[in-house]
Amino acid sequence: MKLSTRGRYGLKAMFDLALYYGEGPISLTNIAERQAISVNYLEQLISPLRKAGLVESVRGAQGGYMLSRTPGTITVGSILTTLEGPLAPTDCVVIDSGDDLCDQSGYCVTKVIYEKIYESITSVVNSITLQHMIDDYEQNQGQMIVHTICECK
Amino acid sequence: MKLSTRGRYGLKAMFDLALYYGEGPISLTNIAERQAISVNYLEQLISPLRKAGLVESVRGAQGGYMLSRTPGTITVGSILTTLEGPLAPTDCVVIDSGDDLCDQSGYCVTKVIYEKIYESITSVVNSITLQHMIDDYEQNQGQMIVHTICECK
DNA sequence: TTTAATCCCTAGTTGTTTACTAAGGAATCA
DNA sequence: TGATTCCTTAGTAAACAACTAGGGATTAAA
Repeated sequence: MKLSTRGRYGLKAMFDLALYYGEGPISLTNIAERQAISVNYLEQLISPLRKAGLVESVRGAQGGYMLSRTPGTITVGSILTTLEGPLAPTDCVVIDSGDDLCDQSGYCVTKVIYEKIYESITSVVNSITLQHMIDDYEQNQGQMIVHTICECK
Repeated sequence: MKLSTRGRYGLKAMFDLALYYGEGPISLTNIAERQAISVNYLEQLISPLRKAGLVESVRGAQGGYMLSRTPGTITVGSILTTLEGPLAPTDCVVIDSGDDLCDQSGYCVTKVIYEKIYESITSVVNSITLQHMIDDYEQNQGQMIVHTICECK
């Protein structure tokens, strides 16, 4: 039930971009240095985020990435699901998954539990935006640790 | 963010035991057949559940396993955490984990999010007991699928 | 117009984890 | 005594995670 580095790094990167929102494109090299992530790996994470329409890119020298919308309209849920897939404890609770998972026609005592878990996770991550994180960050900057965000595992 | 077969099979097995609560020891062979799990694998799952005090065993012929308490006092959370470890999206939110995860002394914008996810999952699974599952099962027996529980993936 | 910076894409690699299978010992009932 | 059952450990094949590597496309600046 752990998030992988894809989701964790991706969230860090998106928060980094949110801090520089409105200041033009930010290069991956910059983000990678600040957040202590390999540039090559970060490229693989930003790609789906761009395809999902969460960030926009500017190619060439002095290029980089920027949020495609205001931080207040980008949820943590949209970032995490883009990189991790649905935040569901099982595949069977995900609507658009293939039919070969289990017999979906009947009632299942365990499935209702997994659905409740899924709903509660979704509800939390969809209610938090990058703007919330920025507000949180600015309020607590005094006790902030060294990096922008710690290497949360 | 998926549960592994350990948690899913373990929950199925515990629900099976709950259905036979008060009827003496149930052999793993029985459970394995009903729930379509390999006996050898199931043995590896029941072992930690026994060590956690959730089930009791009777050795020898006509032996088996039974819940150590009433189904109403055994939560889904206790079963899943026994088999999967803490249901946390990251290690850093787990209190008793080693100190080498990240600098725990400072404030972290992402950690607070992971803590909220952790709390919401914990809250759901700790509020559901095996008795709830039995009640649910008996209420919906009409639309029940073939097996006791479907092969939820 | 060249160069450097940057995005963009794909393939390969290494280590870990998952999901088992297999096998044999210990206890107990018939 | 033998069948049945719990109990434990070791091994293994496949999938996955977390990268590394390399090269092509695009563009600003020198």
